[in-house]
Amino acid sequence: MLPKEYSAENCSIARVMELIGERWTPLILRDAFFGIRRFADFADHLAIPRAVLTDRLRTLVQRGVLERRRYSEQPPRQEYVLTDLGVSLWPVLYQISQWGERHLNEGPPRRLFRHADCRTELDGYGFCPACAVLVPASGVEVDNGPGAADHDDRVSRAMVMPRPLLRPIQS
Amino acid sequence: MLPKEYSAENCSIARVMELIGERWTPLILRDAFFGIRRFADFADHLAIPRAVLTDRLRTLVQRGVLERRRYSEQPPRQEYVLTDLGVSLWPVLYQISQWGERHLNEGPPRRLFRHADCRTELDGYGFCPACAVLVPASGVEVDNGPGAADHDDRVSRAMVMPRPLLRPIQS
DNA sequence: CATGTTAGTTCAATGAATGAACCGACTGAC
DNA sequence: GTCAGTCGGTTCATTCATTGAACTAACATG
Repeated sequence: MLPKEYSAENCSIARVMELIGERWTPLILRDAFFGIRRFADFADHLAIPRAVLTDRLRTLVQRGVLERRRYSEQPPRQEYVLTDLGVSLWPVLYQISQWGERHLNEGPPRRLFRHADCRTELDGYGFCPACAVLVPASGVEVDNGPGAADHDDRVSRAMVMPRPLLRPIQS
Repeated sequence: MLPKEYSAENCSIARVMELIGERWTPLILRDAFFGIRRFADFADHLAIPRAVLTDRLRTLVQRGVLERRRYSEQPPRQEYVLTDLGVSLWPVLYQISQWGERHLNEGPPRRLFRHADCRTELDGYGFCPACAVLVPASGVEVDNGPGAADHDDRVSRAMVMPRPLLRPIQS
């Protein structure tokens, strides 16, 4: 999505799409939930042009979805971490991905989402049937499903193990 | 969003964004849920360039989200109606719009969603607290909320009354 | 000293979105 | 029967965003 101005609509869908609807942005956020934090890791994993990545990260920081955080002064290195606002987007992304799994994807699921406490698989709304609670991002565990494509880059290899959302990958 | 190829990702988010992530598409779908069906009504209500509207409608039809239906032979007139696949997108759009209402919008809500059977307001997940059911698109009633901006085009005037989703507007 | 990593910037080429103008087939009002 | 208007588009020039490749600066490692 582009010229980002959806003409101040009487509609929150338009406002949300201005915020996270641009091309690549949803995938950047997905990766952020999966624990990617560094410029080079986003770039490698998404195969996104670096200029675009720079721009998207900057915009997301500016809008309060990500926080840019120095983790080393010499050399200067920064990581991009979801803010609380960013984390609150989890149900939106989950809903999108579940719709895709149900309606677009033949074959076995590529990723499984479980309630970290009890390891029960979540339903399409992020609800844990065993515990009868709606699980927030911080309580979700991701795991590669049987249909996972195997990518062979450094970042993907760091993401094959079951792990909680938001935990930084070690690459 | 654009060149539509998200490089066959190991991820359903990418696939869904290919389908409905292009600029204007979510707003076209929103309007379709609100009962808009005709080319001219979409064009007037969204203020979208007509060439883009033509393209988006065609793409959505091609991908099975909308159906193009002749409602008059002389003169030839067609309407664009959500298919079952299109209707199944309701939770996705609802989730997006609710997130926007909660996090982007100061002031009173612009639109209210109720369970048509009991007229109870739905929660952020489209759940009716009174009946304890998840309400599908066909059971949802839309109403302008106190924060509704008043647009003054023909189509907006037809949309001020409470009405069920998917019922065609009469303009 | 050479090589590699990180986090970028710059640039030319491509492709999409925009807005305005145009069009053919009709309708309804006078 | 003529005139204005509607509907569902198409066409076109301009603007704007994305892409991919090349380049950079600052450091680290061996």
